[in-house]
Amino acid sequence: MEKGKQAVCQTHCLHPEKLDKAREAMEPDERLARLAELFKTLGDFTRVRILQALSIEELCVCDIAALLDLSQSAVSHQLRLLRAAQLVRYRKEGKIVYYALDDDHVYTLFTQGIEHVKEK
Amino acid sequence: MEKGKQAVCQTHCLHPEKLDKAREAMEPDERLARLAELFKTLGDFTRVRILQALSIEELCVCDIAALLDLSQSAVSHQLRLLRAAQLVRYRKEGKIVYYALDDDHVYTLFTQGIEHVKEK
DNA sequence: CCTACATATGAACATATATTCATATATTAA
DNA sequence: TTAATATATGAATATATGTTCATATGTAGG
Repeated sequence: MEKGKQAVCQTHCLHPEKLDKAREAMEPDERLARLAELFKTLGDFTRVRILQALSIEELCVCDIAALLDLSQSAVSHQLRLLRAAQLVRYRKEGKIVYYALDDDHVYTLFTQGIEHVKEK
Repeated sequence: MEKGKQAVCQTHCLHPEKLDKAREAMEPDERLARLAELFKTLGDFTRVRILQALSIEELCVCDIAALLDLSQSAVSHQLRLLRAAQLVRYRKEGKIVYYALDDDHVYTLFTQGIEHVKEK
């Protein structure tokens, strides 16, 4: 994505002052990259349903699979991604593993999204 | 994803009361699907950068391409997705098209995400 | 030890998606 | 009209990603 990029507009439409201002105020790329990763993790139907379920109640892997009609494997794989994104935490009780939302911040972000969707 | 799904756990680990409670409180699938789409649209580095830029200032397509060092085509394609998700709006002034965040709700969702990322 | 069971994970496959390239559309000016 | 320019878009390609299948890991009980 760094080479083929042809000549963008001539000059007429460019607004140097705006660009300067924007350049200054931009968040660092590294932070934006992590933000994109966070949203990407949230951006899947299966994962959204899992998070919704966990926002109601702590559940074990089997509960989630049964509730959402998914295979145990599929759920496990998705939980791994959610764990990596620090969106869920877990505790083990014998062979059973219970998952829950990691913190209220996740809940807030999630419900904020719900509100947005409801309004459209 | 509806057939191979093997036998989930036997019964020992299932929590019927929890499942009932969760089933009742779950948002409708259609809403969760739209939420996933929303997050998916937000979940891309290029689009996140575009939104960040627009959260600072209204910009034309050329401005965005120059600011983020992207081809005009790539920017246009992404703006199409952002438009479809109602995350940005635009106004035309001659041949120049200016884009801006669609509303404060988007801004809130976006900054909320930034906060989350900053804290980790 | 061995068996059963809950969960995790690697590989393969099928699908989705982001960018590039080429080209189309729309607007202004001559 | 024709030329120039800003933006949009279709097709192709390369990469990413979600699910399945098979299997591994970890834990409890006999």
